[in-house]
Amino acid sequence: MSEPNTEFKTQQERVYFQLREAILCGRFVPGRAVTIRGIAEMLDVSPMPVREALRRLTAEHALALQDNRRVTVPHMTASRLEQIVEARIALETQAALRAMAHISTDDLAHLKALDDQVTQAIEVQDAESYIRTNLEFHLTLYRHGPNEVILPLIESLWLQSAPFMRLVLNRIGLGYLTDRHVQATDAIAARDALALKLAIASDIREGIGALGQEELEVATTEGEPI
Amino acid sequence: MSEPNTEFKTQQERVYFQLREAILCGRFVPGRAVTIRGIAEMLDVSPMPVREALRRLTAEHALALQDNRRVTVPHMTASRLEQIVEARIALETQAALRAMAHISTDDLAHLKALDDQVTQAIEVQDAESYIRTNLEFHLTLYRHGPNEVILPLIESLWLQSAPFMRLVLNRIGLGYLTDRHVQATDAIAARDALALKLAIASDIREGIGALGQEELEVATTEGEPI
DNA sequence: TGGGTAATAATGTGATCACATTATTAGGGT
DNA sequence: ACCCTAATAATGTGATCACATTATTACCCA
Repeated sequence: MSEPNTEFKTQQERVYFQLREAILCGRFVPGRAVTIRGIAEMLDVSPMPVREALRRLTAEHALALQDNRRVTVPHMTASRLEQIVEARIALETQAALRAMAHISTDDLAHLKALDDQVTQAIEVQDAESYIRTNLEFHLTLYRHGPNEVILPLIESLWLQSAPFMRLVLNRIGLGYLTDRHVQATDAIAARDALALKLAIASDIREGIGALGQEELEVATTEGEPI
Repeated sequence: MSEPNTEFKTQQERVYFQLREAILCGRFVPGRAVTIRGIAEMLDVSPMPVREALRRLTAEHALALQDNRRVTVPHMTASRLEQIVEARIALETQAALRAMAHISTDDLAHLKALDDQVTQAIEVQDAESYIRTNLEFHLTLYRHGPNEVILPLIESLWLQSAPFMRLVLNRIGLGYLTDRHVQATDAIAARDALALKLAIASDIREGIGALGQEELEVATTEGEPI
């Protein structure tokens, strides 16, 4: 038997992670139509694995089902953005606190290295790299704790915000971003729960939470029409 | 053309909601194997809609995928229970606060009527009815606000806890339950955000949050073996 | 030239089959 | 009586086809 791929047991799983990665990096613009046959052709697989992958991504609200049963990348709204920010703060601060006690000095060094990548992405104004490394920092942190229930919820929220985030960063640049990650790693080193909670909350608030009406308008005009 | 069902546009949707309802009522015991062909035969449909429905429920973590790709109703663990309680408190208090301003006196009367059903279910010791009406009270409350992002997260958490909850209630009865819903409706009537937040948090803490090690042991012995 | 209509294409859903993998059962040897 | 093994059954995945619905295009008439 040949070995088509080592990482994934099934094709639908491979397709799922490929699409997930594309969405998380913001390579799919809000409003974009996502069809089974279209993706199948793009990834050179039969429609079946794509159908299953899209069902899963839709259930995670990374994609949205229209009335006509067609799948699209959802547009951002003020209400959705508000909820994403609030929910991310609530869930990610909890996940961070549950992780803190389990983080060794080696783990901490790794987190700092990840943060360096984030800083570098900001310096060179690479929006895609910033989104990806920033996510990696957060998820790596949370994965150190027993967060198997909370993590999928957090990931769903990132999936929902990534296409919008990418669109905005492309437009207004990465200059407005501040770095609260150092504050977070310092808090972890000091085992200071309150400081960590504040650092995570500030990071979210000053990142995606700082975006408002103007950015929403940019996103709706730049994305695919409704 | 005949009209097979008025509520749902597709068969997979009908199957999804049927299974969802069964899970939410706790009719599926933790550890139970859920097979495509088995459900298809049970609901008298072809395997295809079942496959799609299971994919969706798995993505929502109502069901779990084993290493061998088979689907089961997941077992509860202490860690999972902790996270569910914490996340529910964080998300549901937010959803309630976002809903409060939009609740009219008629809406409030409706909520009180729903709470009466909950109270009655407790009185007659009907576990399934309690679980269902209690969920209905909470969701009806949250749906009054702009919670389209938060609500699916909350529903996922209920789906994850329902089979365990049912098992425990069957064993230890509904006697331990307290009613914090009146406190919640009173807070809404008074537009008292802090009181509402406390009522919701207490309701969760004194409901599923009060269950500990003994109940987890009951659940693991009563459910299907791992 | 503009708008409504018919023809055409594209899309999601569902059914069925084949196949590889895994679980279960049956049987035999010690 | 117990464990290992072979035979059998069950299961998920993927492919392909048919079909109804919906979107898009083309066309003709005013």
